[in-house]
Amino acid sequence: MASLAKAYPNAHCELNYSNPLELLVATILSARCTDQRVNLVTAKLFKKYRSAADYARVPLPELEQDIRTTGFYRNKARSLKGCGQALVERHDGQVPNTMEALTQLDGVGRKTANVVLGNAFHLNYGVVVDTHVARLAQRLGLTQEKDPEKIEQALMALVPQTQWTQFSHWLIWHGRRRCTARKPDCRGCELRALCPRIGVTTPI
DNA sequence: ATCCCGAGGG
DNA sequence: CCCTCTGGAT
Repeated sequence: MASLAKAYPNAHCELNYSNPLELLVATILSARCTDQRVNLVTAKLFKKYRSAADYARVPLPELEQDIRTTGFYRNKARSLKGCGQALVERHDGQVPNTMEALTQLDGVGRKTANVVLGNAFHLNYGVVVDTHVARLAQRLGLTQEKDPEKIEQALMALVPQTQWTQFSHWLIWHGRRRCTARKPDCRGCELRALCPRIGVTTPI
């Protein structure tokens, strides 16, 4: 973990947002999509949609077109509109700050909820297990589990609670920059010394 | 287990 | 062409 801290001292959430609602929306859009593309879409989106009520009242086809290039746009549009309606009806238009309330929102699972709790509310409720964290936890031999929730349990047991959110960012940054899915750069990897794959399944 | 879905890299 | 990108619902 010290190696990661040294390699990525400035690791942080790379989605652009200025309030909890914007982070919730950006994170829902980020499913199977690069954060760079999400930021491209939200740059326009957040000027048009400024409150939960704006998502609640927009016609679905219009919202679909506004987010189309993030992929899965029909599902995501339904989720965003459903979230907007739920926030207006049950949460006074505000984004809730508990796992229970967040995961009841349309299209919000533990991963998305942990992103919102950890970054918008600065609560270390859990570890964000996305595609990068899951892949790196496997490669680094931190767990053999494949189910995201079990991976999260394993990582929470390994890392002090005060670092859960930061630890997620370290793995995500490392996964994007070095330990990529298709072609990991093992030569320049900061974690060579402690990676079980070096010299085994991955040469050089 | 399968579906949703566009965009970019190799 | 195939795989991957800060997943979640059925």
